Amino acid sequence: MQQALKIGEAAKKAGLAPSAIRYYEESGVLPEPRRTDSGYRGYEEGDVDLLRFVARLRALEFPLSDVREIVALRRDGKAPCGKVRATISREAAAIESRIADLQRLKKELEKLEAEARDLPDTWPTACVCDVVDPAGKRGP
Amino acid sequence: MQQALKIGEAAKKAGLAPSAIRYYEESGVLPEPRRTDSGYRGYEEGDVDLLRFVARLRALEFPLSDVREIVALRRDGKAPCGKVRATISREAAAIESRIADLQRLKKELEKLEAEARDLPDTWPTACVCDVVDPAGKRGP
DNA sequence: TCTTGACCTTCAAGGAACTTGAAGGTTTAT
DNA sequence: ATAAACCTTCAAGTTCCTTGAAGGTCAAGA
Repeated sequence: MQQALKIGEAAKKAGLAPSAIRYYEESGVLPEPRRTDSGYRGYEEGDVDLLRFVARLRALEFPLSDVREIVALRRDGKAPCGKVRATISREAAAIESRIADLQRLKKELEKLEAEARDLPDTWPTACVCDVVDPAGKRGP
Repeated sequence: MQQALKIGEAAKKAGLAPSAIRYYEESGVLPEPRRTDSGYRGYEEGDVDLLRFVARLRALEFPLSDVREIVALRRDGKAPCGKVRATISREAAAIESRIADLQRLKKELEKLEAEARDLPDTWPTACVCDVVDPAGKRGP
């Protein structure tokens, strides 16, 4: 067992931060790895594969709670396929509506940006801020 | 001063939760409002305008730190126009790149969804999960 | 009048997914 | 031998609130 990597090396290979790996371990997503005599975590190839798997799920923005379940199924030798499929569609739908939200937002901001270009900064009579707050009656 | 609204009414008018208003106050975004003899917060029309202004900025997803600065400028009688403009463009850019991220993600998820439909759930030989983890070598 | 219910108050904790920092041990390279 | 670069744990911070506990207040109904 001489090819065990330290957390930093494993993290680099998996594309995660060491602190994230520790966090996943602490929060029950990842099993506890072996330790060296001096207490350092040691990761073998298979462990690194699992780290990569988790990194990929997180890159797909699967919530950690789902990742935890999926990893547990995998560890128990059960096929996480159903869970993975369900999460994929749920996440896809969530992302779609999030995109729609953001596009609405962006349109609004662009409109504001354009309007702001035409407005003087004379305060408090008229001001860019009126663009954000068209109904607001302010006054010193 | 008989038209002072209680927090719940003001919140409804501004489209905020009472707890959010208290939080904004506590974190220095909003000034402390008057109180009734019994300690209830009282909001007048102008206060509600400010609440609406803040609600609007938050709906545009301006970070609270920016909202705090903008509100402070406004309170000091200074034109927050520059700050508002800067934040608008910064946020617009951030949202744009976030949208791009999400669209990439969505495409990936849709691809996975499609591939998953064609894959059996035979585990551990072949499985939907291979779709998520094409390189992972698992084994019981 | 009493009481119920809907408000209001404060303060503390929780949630998501980590990161950062402190205080200290280990290993590696020079 | 000593310093740089790791590693360890544990606690707290981040962001933006929400939820809950414990209790005060107020308007209306029986």
